[in-house]
Amino acid sequence: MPELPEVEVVRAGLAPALVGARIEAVTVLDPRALTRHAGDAASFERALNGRTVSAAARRGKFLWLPLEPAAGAVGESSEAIVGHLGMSGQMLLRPSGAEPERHERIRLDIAHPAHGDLAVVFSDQRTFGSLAVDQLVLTADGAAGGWGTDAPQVPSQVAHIARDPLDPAFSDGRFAASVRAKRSAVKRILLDQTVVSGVGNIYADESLWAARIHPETPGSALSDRAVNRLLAEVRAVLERALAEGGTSFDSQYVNVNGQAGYFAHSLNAYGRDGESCPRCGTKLVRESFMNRGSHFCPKCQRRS
DNA sequence: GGAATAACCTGGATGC
DNA sequence: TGCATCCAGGTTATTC
Repeated sequence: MPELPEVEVVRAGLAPALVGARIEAVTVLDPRALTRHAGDAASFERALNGRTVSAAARRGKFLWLPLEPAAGAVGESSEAIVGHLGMSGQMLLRPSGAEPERHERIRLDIAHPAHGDLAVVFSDQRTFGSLAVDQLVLTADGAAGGWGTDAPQVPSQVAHIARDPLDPAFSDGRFAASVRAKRSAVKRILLDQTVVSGVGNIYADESLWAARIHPETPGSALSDRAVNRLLAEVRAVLERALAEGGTSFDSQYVNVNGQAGYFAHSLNAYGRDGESCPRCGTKLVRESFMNRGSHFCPKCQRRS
């Protein structure tokens, strides 16, 4: 599933082809892919036709593509295409005129001064992902909005999302204070994108396993040392996954060229229930938690 | 206001 | 073989 490493791989893959490209045509094949867009498909198409992409940015699992001012507009543009891949969304770069993908929802035909004509295809099996045209707003802390941009701006619908742990402006102290102020299970806190962004079910399980913390430990029961250890493991897991191109299951996640990542082979806990813990040899278990699976070692990660 | 839960959605896997 | 059911999980609206 697309979490921070997967979305970052997509952002980095899109940037060279999209930054500086002009949008020549927009085709919305399924309006359900516009659930985050305030208007209809026609307004989405009108807002993008003829616009030029100025950057490819990301915060947590959200991507956005700031746009240069529309022809005839006065002053700086404050609009961007904002996207979320949901559970099965893909952003694919294809040759211009390529055959439609099986779950293609939206296609942008672009012209890049160096790379020529290309198609940007938003494909999504489960339709939890979506694109939108959104207004950019100033960041609350004045720092850059996220990876891939120096501008202190984020789309309005991303403003409530916390910075991710790989963001230079992420505050370790604020994160620790938030965790320790909550009685909720620490895994629930890790999945709360207003506390820390970019972490989903896979990397939450992996980080908690690495930090030897039971997923249902209340945040308020963790010591400062434990919270710092957990944050360090979150960062380490995300960085390793990023280096390996992300985690792919059943082709649910691929990069812009349709290639899978390799981190699934490096998982220690997620999806390995019934197998031996790589650390102590105890059989890993899976429990239902928040309508999803929670994978952990009952010996290394004792319930407190 | 914080915390927990339901709903959204599709296709692969599984069971009968 | 074909049909029904279960399962995966990110975000948000709703409920407690």
